[in-house]
Amino acid sequence: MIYEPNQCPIRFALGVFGDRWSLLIIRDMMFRGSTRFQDFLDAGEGISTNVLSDRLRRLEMRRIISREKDPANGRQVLYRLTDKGKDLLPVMLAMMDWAEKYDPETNVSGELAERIRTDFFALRDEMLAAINRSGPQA
Amino acid sequence: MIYEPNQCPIRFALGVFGDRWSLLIIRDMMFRGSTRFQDFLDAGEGISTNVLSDRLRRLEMRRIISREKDPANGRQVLYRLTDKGKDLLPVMLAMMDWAEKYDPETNVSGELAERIRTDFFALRDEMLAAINRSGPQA
DNA sequence: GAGGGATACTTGTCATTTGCAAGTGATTCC
DNA sequence: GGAATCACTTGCAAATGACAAGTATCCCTC
Repeated sequence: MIYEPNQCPIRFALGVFGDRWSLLIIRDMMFRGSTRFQDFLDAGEGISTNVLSDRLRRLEMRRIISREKDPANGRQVLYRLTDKGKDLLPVMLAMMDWAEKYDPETNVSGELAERIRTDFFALRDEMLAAINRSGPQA
Repeated sequence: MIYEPNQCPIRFALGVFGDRWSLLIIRDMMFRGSTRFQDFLDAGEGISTNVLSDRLRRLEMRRIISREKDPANGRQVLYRLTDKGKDLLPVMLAMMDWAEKYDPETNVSGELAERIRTDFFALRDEMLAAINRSGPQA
């Protein structure tokens, strides 16, 4: 069981996403536009289906993501970030900044980081649309 | 085992502190001035000694904290944030901002948050010194 | 409208990790 | 010299996670 929050804001935050997988799921939704169960499995992190199912349920309960059936295809379920989930962007950016400074493998260009910072979600949707126009994703 | 990082900055960051306890330890060092093994046990989170020992070792290996024997008391070990650890402050602040917005229990005053943001570590040391002058901590 | 495939799960089993309690070794205090 | 303090380690039971397989629902083709 992931522990419950209380008084401390850090503990509250960790109660929502302080485990191995939740932030990776949020990252996939935020930066890759993932919306489907299979998208998260394909992200290459090696999450197992039972844990993914549990984390999606938990994140939905905490109102970080929403869950709805795809009206265009009843087999598929669409997971999306709520505003509460999108508001985790500054946390992500702070982590990215930190990793950029200390991880030799990480290299987020300053220009990209700046563009992300200024108008991220519009930019992401624009990028995804461009990718989708030029062919299906890997 | 906490998984190893690679290309993605978020995964790198989670490889360092993406578990239930590490950020709480860092919080204690950052905001409460905790330096000793016993301080972390007394923080009231319920971490067990074997896990605390493991996390301190891991954080030291990742250069988030330093470990040294207290020259004034050979029984005690002093854990301190390195610069790499102190640089996690923006991540903490982002999490606190988010919790302040969404956790009904959390209430970080805007003024305090502002002061934290402007010159946090000097302020913290000043506060701790004042507390220590007026008597031992709880 | 039956059959097959896709998608999102659930279930079962076993390995790993954590929680709890007790114990150990070094150091200091009296 | 003996007791207390501190930072751990060890052993065992319980919870959690990984892996593989199975199921339910929906769509699509024939």
